[in-house]
Amino acid sequence: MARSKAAMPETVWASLDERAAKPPEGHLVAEDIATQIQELIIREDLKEGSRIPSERELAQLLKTSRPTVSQAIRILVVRGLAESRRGSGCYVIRRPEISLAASVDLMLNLNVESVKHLAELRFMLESAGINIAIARAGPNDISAAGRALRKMRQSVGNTAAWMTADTQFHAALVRSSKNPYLVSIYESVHTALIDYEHRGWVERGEIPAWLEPDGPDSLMAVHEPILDAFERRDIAGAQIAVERHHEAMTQHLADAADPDD
Amino acid sequence: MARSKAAMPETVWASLDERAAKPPEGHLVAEDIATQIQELIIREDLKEGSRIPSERELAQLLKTSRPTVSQAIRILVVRGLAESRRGSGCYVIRRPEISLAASVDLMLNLNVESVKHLAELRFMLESAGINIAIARAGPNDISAAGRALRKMRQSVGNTAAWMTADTQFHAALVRSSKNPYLVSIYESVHTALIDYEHRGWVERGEIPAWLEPDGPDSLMAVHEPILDAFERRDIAGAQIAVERHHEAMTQHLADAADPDD
DNA sequence: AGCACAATAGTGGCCTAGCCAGTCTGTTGC
DNA sequence: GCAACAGACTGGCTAGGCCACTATTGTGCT
Repeated sequence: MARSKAAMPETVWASLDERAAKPPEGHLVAEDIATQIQELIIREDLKEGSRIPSERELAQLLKTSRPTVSQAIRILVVRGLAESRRGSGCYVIRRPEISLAASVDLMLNLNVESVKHLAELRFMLESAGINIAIARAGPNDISAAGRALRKMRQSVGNTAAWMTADTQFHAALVRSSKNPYLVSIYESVHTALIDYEHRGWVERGEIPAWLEPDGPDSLMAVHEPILDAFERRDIAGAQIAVERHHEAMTQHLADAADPDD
Repeated sequence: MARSKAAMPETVWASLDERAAKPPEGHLVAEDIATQIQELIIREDLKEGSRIPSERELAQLLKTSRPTVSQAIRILVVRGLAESRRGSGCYVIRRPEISLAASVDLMLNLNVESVKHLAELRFMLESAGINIAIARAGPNDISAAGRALRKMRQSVGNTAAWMTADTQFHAALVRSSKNPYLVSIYESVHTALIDYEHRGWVERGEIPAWLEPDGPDSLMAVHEPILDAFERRDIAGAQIAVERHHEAMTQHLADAADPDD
């Protein structure tokens, strides 16, 4: 009992049990509870990292059963608002990006023939993003991008390392825009595309394009101009560089979908 | 029994119970089941609209308990892959956009002070999108946009009608790009913003900006040039028109956040 | 024959009760 | 002082059962 009381200011949770007053007219109780807790998280009555009372306590408090509370928490987990650790408890997090990334990934998998459209969206985001990024980037942003590109060069040949390095480089660029939505969506799109490529390779037992003879050179040749333009704060140059990158990637995707080399 | 058998080709579901072989090392059984069914949906072994076996049947088939299956289905519902109707059954749908829209909305609510960033993203999407839209729009796309704008003009004064008309107009433009990802994300962003504005009005008991004396005129003046440029397939003009629209909207948001008129 | 209508199975939502494998804490024994 | 342990507490899962709702099917009436 001591453990739970320490992390549970009664006042916050007292506001919940009014649910009893609302008969579930169309509402589902579990989802109702989920959105109520979500509201508390949004209002920051529940801060990040704080512990949600145990399922048993909540069930008693809300005058429902434990499975119902359990379902509510599962919903919050899927939405990226909670994280439950067996034996310990359930903790508040604020990572809606998790759900966002999952959605984008799902969309791609549900409609695989539309990879090109997703790549196109990535291009649009990167293209528009680097404009703002150049305008708002501080010294650390630029150095971070440089560091990521160096790491990329080093990890050519190692598929996993390259994937994360590539992601980090592009993420560093987009992050410089200081627009959290752009960053989240861009990263979701990017990793969905990379994962899709990766899955394709392992399924067909092929090797990534950049392990082919001239792979590394051509790949770096597509990325370095972006960093150059970014460092020089050359918007027009960056546009062109990003466009080149997009064309090269589209080519890769086309090759992957229709392998005839 | 007759009802369920009709909609249940045994072969598809037989592949699931291999789950028993995998001990849940870190995996959670409920999520495992969810992703397995998700896989079936992705592969279109389960087509849209088809009925998922009852929770009881699935539980028996997968050698688990009913609440576990229930949680799995709840997860699918949140992800926009299933829809369960009480008394009838659970049916497959393919609407990951639902989850995507929820994510965007959540992000905005978790970080309310960043409305401007979301508006900025909308601008980026619309700006880049209308480029492609002009290139790919067919006659129906253009007439659809025209119809939407007309509806918009008619519904000035009626908040709810205006909101949907506005959404439809912008959606019609973006839809012309034929890029499903752009469409989904744009719509999510747009409705999140509109809903945010709307919530603000009702909370503060204010009236929408377009009900003010010169509201309707100024609003339509911001939208009509977009349609004009779109109809003339004038890319440069569309860019400017979209930019004007964005500036006006940013102004509205600023007024809403800091009401001093 | 055709149609409104009640009986009936089947469904998802929810509840009670309880077991298990984790985890954390406070204490005990060295 | 500290390491090992014991117990309380946690979430994950199971079992079985009730309810409100829905769809079908069979019935009786027109």
